[in-house]
Amino acid sequence: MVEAVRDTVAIVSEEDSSKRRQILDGARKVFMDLGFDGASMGEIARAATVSKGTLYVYFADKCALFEAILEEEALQHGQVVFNFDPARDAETTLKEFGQAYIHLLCRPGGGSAIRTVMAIAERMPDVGRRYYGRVLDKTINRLADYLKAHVASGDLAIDDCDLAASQFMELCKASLFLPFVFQAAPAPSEERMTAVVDSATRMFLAAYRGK
Amino acid sequence: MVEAVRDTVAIVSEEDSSKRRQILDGARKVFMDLGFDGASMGEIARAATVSKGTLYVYFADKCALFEAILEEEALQHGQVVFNFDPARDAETTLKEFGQAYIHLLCRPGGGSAIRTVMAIAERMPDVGRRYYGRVLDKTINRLADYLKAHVASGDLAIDDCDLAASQFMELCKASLFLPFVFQAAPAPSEERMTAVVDSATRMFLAAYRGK
Amino acid sequence: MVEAVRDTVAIVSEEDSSKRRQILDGARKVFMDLGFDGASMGEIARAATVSKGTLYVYFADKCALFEAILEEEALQHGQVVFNFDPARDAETTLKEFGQAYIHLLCRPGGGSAIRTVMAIAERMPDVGRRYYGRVLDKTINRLADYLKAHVASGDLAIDDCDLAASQFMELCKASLFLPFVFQAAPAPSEERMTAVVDSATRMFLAAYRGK
Amino acid sequence: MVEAVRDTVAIVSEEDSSKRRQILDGARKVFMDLGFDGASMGEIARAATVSKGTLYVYFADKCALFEAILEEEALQHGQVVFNFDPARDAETTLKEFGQAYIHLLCRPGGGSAIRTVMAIAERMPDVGRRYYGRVLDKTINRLADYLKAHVASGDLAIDDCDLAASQFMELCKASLFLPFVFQAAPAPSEERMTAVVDSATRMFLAAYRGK
DNA sequence: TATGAATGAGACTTCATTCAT
DNA sequence: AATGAATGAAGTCTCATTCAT
Repeated sequence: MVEAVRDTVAIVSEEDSSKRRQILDGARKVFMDLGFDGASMGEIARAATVSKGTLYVYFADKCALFEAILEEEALQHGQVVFNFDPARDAETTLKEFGQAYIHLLCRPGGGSAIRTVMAIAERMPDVGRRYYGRVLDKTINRLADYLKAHVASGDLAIDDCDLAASQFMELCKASLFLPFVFQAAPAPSEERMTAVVDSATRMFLAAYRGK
Repeated sequence: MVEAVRDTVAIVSEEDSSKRRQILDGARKVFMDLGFDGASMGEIARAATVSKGTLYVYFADKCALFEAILEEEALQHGQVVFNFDPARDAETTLKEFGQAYIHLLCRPGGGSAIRTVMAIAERMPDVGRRYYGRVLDKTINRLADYLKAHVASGDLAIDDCDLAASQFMELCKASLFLPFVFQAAPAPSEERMTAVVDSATRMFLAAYRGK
Repeated sequence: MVEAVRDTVAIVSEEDSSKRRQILDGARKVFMDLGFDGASMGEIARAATVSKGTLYVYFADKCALFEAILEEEALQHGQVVFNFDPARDAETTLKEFGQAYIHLLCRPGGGSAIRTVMAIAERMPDVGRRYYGRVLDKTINRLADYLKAHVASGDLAIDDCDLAASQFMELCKASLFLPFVFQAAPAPSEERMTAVVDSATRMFLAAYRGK
Repeated sequence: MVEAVRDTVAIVSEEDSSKRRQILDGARKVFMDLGFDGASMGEIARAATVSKGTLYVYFADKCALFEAILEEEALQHGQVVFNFDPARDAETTLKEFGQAYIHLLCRPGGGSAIRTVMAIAERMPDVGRRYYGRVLDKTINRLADYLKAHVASGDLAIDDCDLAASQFMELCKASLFLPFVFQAAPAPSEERMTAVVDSATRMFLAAYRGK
């Protein structure tokens, strides 16, 4: 799954004029490290080994460059969490999804996109809204669809599958994401992540397992 | 006369020096609306109807002013979520706490503090860490303590009470907090919040109710 | 001679309203340490343990305060280098004067006045001019008068006594003042000062001793 | 092509990048007129007919710009006082050097560098120390070396050649430099400078001429 | 297309000075 | 007389953006 992430990036890289690619790569790093305001176009140019002027050949302004990166992030996200074959059993699917999800969030610099977007959601509501829709909501919907299929088959007994999907995703973050994103703890260990996802799955099924 | 002086000082600090209050109120608004970087000291001065220079009479710099606001936020937080009497039964306590918690997060401008701090946690890790410790972790710990008491009494069967506390809090946010904080939805209705908290409580107890 | 300096200060202190004294003392220290621009009225107020407002009760503005200090400095200077009794023999007189002079310049913080005034002479020519007239030129004239007396008595053979006076004073600074004032060396030792003044005297008399 | 690039760079630095020259020239004027603190970057930008931002393209900060000017000053100084051929006779050499030296110090705006550096030596000791070393001390050493050569040849009888060098230089300033630098007198006339240097030379040789 | 020199608006901060008490 | 809270002008420096090459 982590490989999937890398592949996605690689694929995107191959198409695209190489300068544009360079810029996006440099910019992502700088934006995610420093935040939207903290990142300067100069720093980005340096990270991309491109002149400052070139930045403006490919992107109208700082904001457009930033959104282009979120776009990519959205694609990546979409590709990763995509294993919702209704045929697979719930426990396995949830655990696997949970793992992928929490890995995505807690990978080094992984909270960065969420954090960075959140930071400017107030000043640029469109950016926030779009990111939520394309990334977070989309994932919820996919999981919800999967759950609905299993509700239909009598496998699960869920009233509000959208809520349930969101609940599962929140459960996977328990004790992991917040400390990580607030820099109050280093990235969690594999074992810890597994334990949390297992606990989330157990809890979820305890509540929603159809009889 | 010396006492007079001291009294004056005391009064001034008691009524929070009025000017200081003005500044804090203006600054909170601007910071929460625009984020740390987006807020300018000039804007803050205007919002507080105070001269720019006065800002620096009361606070050493922009960062100190920001932290003073987080401090207040932390106090507020601490006062709200305070009803963990071990004698109360779990369902009631959890529901009540869940309500208070989600109200706090989703009140108009309520995600702002979390969002704003999250945004600068990368560049100012201390601020992030401190906020997490004083606000989020503290709440988790209180809930965890409550849970431990009920585990001891055989009321609940929980292995890792810290994890469980975190899980409950995450569950309460399901489908509510993220859309709200990303500006993808308005503040949720009372009914919706109640429904989500009820669902969270049901799920939690389904998993952890002692037999 | 050094005692004379201290006495002068003490005398000045006794007259003068004590607040004014406090201010002058605090301001002198701050001005001399930090220069005219480097010194802030706030710092001066703190050094004088007086409120900022009080500064303006006694002095119209920063500049007036500064000039008041130079005034004092001028008085002090005048009092110290005052042992030009025409009856004393040249060698002794010159050596004693040279010692006093170089001690004054190289005492800890002693170049400070000259340095500080020099610094603003371009922007505030009056201040520079006045300081030169009251302090430096006055001393030269006194020494010149002394020399003239000895020329009259045939003791010395000097064409231009003003130039000669200036020459002797410059000679006393040789290798001492510049390194000190540029912070390229610590204050010179007593021995070194004595040696330099002796050398200056010898040189001076070699050139100007009447036959 | 790479060579072309390098050539361009070389050319740019050779012609001192014209913009950089503009800045240095404007800055020198402003710094020397107003002192380090009195000079504002805005004023300098105006004097150089350059935008404020451009200043920071070429120099890291105000201090770096100032030091760049001192650097130039040092170079100039070094080039002027350069005729210490040990073969030349002492009287001629000293007179010529004295003339060059006093001209340098008393040229319009010539005391400015010394004055300005002196002014900030207390707050920025490194700047003072470096300037002293590169400009003043260097000159002293060259003169001292010259004197040593003549001591070796029996031409002069000097104990401490470093002191002697310093003494000669101080003598040349007598009655000229201080009034000039304190704005108490206009730049001295040619005749006056010649007279003072002649007197200095006579005095020096009277004291140190070997028998 | 790609550059990088140049800009000017605006950010944070300091400080001399004023004024009500 | 003495205070200290308050001010606003001005200073240093950064940065998104433009433009000639």
